[in-house]
Amino acid sequence: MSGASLVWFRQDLRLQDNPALEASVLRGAPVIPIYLWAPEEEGRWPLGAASRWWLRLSLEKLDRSLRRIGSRLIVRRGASLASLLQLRAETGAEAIFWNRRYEPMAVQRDQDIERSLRQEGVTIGSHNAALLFEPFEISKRDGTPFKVFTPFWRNCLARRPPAPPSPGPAKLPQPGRWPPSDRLEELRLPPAVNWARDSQSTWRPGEAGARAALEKFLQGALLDYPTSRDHPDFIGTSRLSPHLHFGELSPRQVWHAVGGRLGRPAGAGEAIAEEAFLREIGWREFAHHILFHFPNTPEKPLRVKFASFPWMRRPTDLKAWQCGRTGYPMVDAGMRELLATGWMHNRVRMVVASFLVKDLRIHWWEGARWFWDTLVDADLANNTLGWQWSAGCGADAAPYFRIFNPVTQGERFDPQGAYVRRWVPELARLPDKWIHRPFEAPASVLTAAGVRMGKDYPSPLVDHSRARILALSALSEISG
DNA sequence: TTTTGAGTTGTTCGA
DNA sequence: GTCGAACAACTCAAA
Repeated sequence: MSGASLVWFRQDLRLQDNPALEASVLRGAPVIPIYLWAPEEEGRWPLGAASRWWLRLSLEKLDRSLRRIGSRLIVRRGASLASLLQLRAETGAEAIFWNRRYEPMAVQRDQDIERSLRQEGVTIGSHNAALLFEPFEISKRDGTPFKVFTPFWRNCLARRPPAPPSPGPAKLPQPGRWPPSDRLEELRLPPAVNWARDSQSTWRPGEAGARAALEKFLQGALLDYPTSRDHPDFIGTSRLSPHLHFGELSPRQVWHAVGGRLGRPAGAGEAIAEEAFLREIGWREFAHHILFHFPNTPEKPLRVKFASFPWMRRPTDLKAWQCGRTGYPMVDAGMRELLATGWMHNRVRMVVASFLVKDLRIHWWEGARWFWDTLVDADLANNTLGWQWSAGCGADAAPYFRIFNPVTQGERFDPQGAYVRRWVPELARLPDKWIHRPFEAPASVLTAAGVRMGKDYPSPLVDHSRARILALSALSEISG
C-alpha cells in the first residue's frame, strides 16, 4: 500500500465540499487530517483575539466531526514546513493536500513549502475551496485585473457557474498508528481576558452551525434582504461572514443553496433578493481578487496619491472610538456591539469607519487593525477592501463627498433607536426624537431621561458639520 | 489609440 | 415635507 496522505486544514474547517479532503480520499491511502498553528507566519496579521476565540471552537468541532467518521485531527505548533517534514517522518506520508489561501504571506509561504516538499519527493495537491472563481482566472480583455466591482462581477456571472458542492466522506481510511497531537489548550488560542462575553450566545462556530445559519437565512431573512439588511436592530443579514472566513461553509454551497432552492416558485421579489445577496458573495470574491493582484494593499493605499494624505494622530480620540465613547450614539452602539459580540452590522461598519477616517481623520490602518483584533469574521481581503473603500483610497472608492452623517444614518436606519438603546443603555430613556442627537436635546429632556451629558454619556468628540468641511479640504489637498 | 459612459451603500441646499 | 441638483476630478472598462 502507498504511504499515507496528509490533509492540511487551514481556512477550510469543514468536511463537506472540501476538495483537498476529497483528493486525499481518492488517493486510496490512509488519511491523516492535520492543523498547524504558526501565527508568526502570518506576517503583520497574526490572528486577532476574536478570531482565535472562534478558531478554538471550530477546531474542536472539526475534530469531533472527524471522529464520527473514524478519524481525528492532529494539531501541531511551530513552523509549518518543519511540522510537515516531522509528520512525514513520523507517518511515512507521501502526499500532502491543502486548499489554497490568497493572502500574500500565505501565498509566499505555501510556494516555499511546495518547492521544498517536492524536492523531498512528496506529492502535493492544492485546491480551491474558498472562492467561486480563482483570482488568476479572471481578468479584463487586456489581461490586467479588474479594479471596479460591477464589471468584475458581470464577468464572473458570464462564466461557467461554480461546480455543485460535494458531500463529505462517509468514512476516512485510518493510519495503522496515529502520530501524537498537541492538545488544543496548548495552543493558548482564546485570549486570557474573556472580552467576548456575549459571543458564546451569539455564535455557533463549526460546520454544523454554519449550515444551520445558512438554512435559517434562506428560510427567513433572504426574501426581505434588499431592504432589511440595512437595519441593524434586527437580523436582516445572513451573518455567514465568520463561517465563510474559516471555511466552515463554502461559497459554492451558498451559491447553490441560494439558486437551487426546491419547492418554491421563484417570484420576481425572490429573484431580486437572491441576486442582491449573491452580489455580496461577489464582493467577497472581489476583495480576494484585489488582495491577490495587489498584495501590498493591506499596508498601502491602492490609489497612490493617498500616500500623502494628512492623517491625524490623536490617540485619545482613537481610544474613545474603540470603546464606543465618541458622543455619536450610532457610532458608539456599533463599536460596543463589536466588543461584546465580535461582530458589527454592515451598515454600522460603514458609519463607524467613515467617522474614524473622515470625522477624526485617523489613518484607516488604525481602524483596520482594531477590526482585525475584534471581529470574529476578520478577513484580510474583506477588511482591507472595506477600509480602503471607506477611506476613499481603494478599489471602487467612495467619491470624496460621500461622508456619512452619523445622526442622519441613525435616524434613517434605526428610526426607533432600538439598536442604540440596546448597545448604549445609558441613553435608553431618551425619546426617539433625541436618541441619535442627545447633544442637542433640551436640558429638561435629558434630566427626565436621567442623562447627564459629559458624565453618563460623552459629549461629541467633534462637531460633525465642521469635521466634514475639514475632511473635504484635507481631501482637496491631495487632488490635483 | 481615442473616446465615452459609468462608478455599492451620501449629504446638503434651495426651490 | 419632498425633490432634484450640486458636490471634483479621476479612474476604469469597453467600444
